[in-house]
Amino acid sequence: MDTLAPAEQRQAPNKGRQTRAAILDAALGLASHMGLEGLSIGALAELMGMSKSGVFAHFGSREELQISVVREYHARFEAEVFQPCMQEPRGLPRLRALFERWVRRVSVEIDSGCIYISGAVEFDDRPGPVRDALVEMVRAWHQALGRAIAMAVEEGHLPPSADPQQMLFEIHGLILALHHDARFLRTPGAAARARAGFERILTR
Amino acid sequence: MDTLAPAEQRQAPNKGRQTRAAILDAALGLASHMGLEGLSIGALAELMGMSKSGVFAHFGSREELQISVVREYHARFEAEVFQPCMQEPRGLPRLRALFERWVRRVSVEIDSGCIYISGAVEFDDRPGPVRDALVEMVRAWHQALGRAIAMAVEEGHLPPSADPQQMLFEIHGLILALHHDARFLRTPGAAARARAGFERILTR
DNA sequence: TGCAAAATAGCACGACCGTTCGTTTTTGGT
DNA sequence: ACCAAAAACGAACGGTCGTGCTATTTTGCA
Repeated sequence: MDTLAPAEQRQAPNKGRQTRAAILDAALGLASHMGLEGLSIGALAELMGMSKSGVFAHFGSREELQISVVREYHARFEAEVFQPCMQEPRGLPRLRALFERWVRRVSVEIDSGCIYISGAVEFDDRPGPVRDALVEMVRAWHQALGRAIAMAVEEGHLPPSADPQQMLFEIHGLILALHHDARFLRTPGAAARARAGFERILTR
Repeated sequence: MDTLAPAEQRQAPNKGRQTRAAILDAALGLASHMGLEGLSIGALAELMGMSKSGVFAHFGSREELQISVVREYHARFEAEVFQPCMQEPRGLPRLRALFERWVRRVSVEIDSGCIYISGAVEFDDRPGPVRDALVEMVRAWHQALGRAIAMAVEEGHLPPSADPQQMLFEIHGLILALHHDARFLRTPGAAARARAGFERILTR
């Protein structure tokens, strides 16, 4: 047809990217249930209806697959939780929005599992690139949340005596307790408890 | 020798109990690092300097080994955290002691891992006897803590408006955040943050 | 000291794992 | 329609896993 992009777009690995994305999508679902360690190429291939070596070729190693899953989860988490809140006014409204979306995400994940949390437990004393990737992603998210809290202090929505790092620690604890009670103990009303705890942290 | 216990104590499986206890001790250490799912009979046998089948015979199945590890961990946790606090006066002193020992335990476990926490993540959507045993142990511990909080209300150490279940949720969150930050992120001062959060929960 | 029972070893099995390699199919631009 | 490159396949390898068997050793009381 017309001469669109005459010099660039040299190679045409179009199908490749598509199936890689499809595999990654399936891998994310699988890792959510079985954990990053439980994620096996054989099971993934069967789920995709293709051969083990076909799946394998897209990543080169299992470790690279795991890292890709971590990165993909991070991208989705950022798009679903972080970015939409950036259009909220900075300060308390943005902080509230971040927490609410975080809670909603963990609550939705009652039957799909948060890879940040399960990965943290699986790789807390297993050094290597997968752990490094996980730590990097979680640190980035914590820093983003810490900045949001600090902004709420700067805007005067929280008293200057507030300790952003301490608040971050406690808020994170609420999310972890929510994840634990909802997914493991199957206690009803865990989300409400997390929200109540959050309000109590704000009105110290 | 003399006729001690003439009818009972028929069989003499003394060595058996000893090695079983030794295996269980090694298994606990191994499971703390690799998780209950990462606990393998082969690695356990090598660690013990005996054959796989020799280890295997003591438990009959891997699942039974895992359950035994969970029970053993529970017994140690109870002996180290719960029972010593029962001689503290009921109410706030006992509650404080329970939390402090809990924090200390999780802090000490920085390089050994809490099986309650790792097990909760590993088995949150993996039904079966191991999950059932884990849930039972964690529930028992939560109930014990809930009673301690309720007592503090009854004794007038906490205002009657205090919600024991909500406090339990938040306290548990502090421990989970401590475990996460200390073991996974390796953030220093996590124990101090947990203690500060605890004080803030008491003085609402 | 002897002897039954308990404890441990040794071996093999089927299953699944990640990975490699050579072949075959599919893709997409010319 | 052709053809090189990309993608997917299929079989095999070495490894570890849990688990059954059958021997062999060890234990502890008579």
